[in-house]
Amino acid sequence: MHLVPADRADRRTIDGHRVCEAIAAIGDADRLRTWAERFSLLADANRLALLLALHRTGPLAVSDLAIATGMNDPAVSQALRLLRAAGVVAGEKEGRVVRYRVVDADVRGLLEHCGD
Amino acid sequence: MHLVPADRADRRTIDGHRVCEAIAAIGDADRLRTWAERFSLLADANRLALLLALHRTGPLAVSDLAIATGMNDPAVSQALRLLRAAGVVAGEKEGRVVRYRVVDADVRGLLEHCGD
DNA sequence: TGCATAGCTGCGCACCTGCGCAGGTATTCA
DNA sequence: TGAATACCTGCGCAGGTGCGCAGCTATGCA
Repeated sequence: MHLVPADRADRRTIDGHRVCEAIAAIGDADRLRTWAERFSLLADANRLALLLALHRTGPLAVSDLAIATGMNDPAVSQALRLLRAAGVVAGEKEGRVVRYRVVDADVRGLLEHCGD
Repeated sequence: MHLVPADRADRRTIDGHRVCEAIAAIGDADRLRTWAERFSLLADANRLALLLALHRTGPLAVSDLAIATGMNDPAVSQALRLLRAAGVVAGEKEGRVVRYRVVDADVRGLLEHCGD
């Protein structure tokens, strides 16, 4: 395997073959960025609280989320907008109430994972 | 269940009981922050690349990691310092080479999770 | 001993992020 | 129609983050 890109092929390696293994292990850069972005969505305690609440108790209204988390409404709204733009949550409008839920399967997996 | 803290007990709720369920679902604030910090360590593409390389190919030297990821040495070193301070990786010195590996079980679980 | 190499550190800059505040829109109800 | 409610948005600030650069320490080898 010769996976080292041309622009760094001249650098000295410690374990040459393991470098190639490492490059293969890292894989596609796009997939990498996608996962990093996913993790960054869970990397804030407030957003994580919102997601856990939605994941474990089902659809919830914005102001109820605000009370449950101790945030105030605009902060909740902005966090949900971010999560919605990323395709992690979706909101359904019923009258003047919007109930959100988690729709991304990967994120749900991560939320399960941090349960124990 | 009356889990709503006193400082927000006067606010109007949409679904009162679900707010209590949500508070229970969120759980302990410390555990929440711990997980958020864990996620934030994986929330950078470079750090994630380092961790995936270490996780999947075993112990690797700093300069090999730099070549594999395309970062330069100080950046790798700083990222590893951060991860080491968080107890995620550990380094073993052999002569003038330091080989790092992933030692945190939770993070390893997350790295497995983002394999597919 | 002298030199090259592996790795670490401090500093500074550009960039991003979360959130509070003030104000706007849409829906409900008297 | 007017008031109250649920939610959303734009703006600005404070704080954090990643990384390049220059320079340092420690190890190995001729």
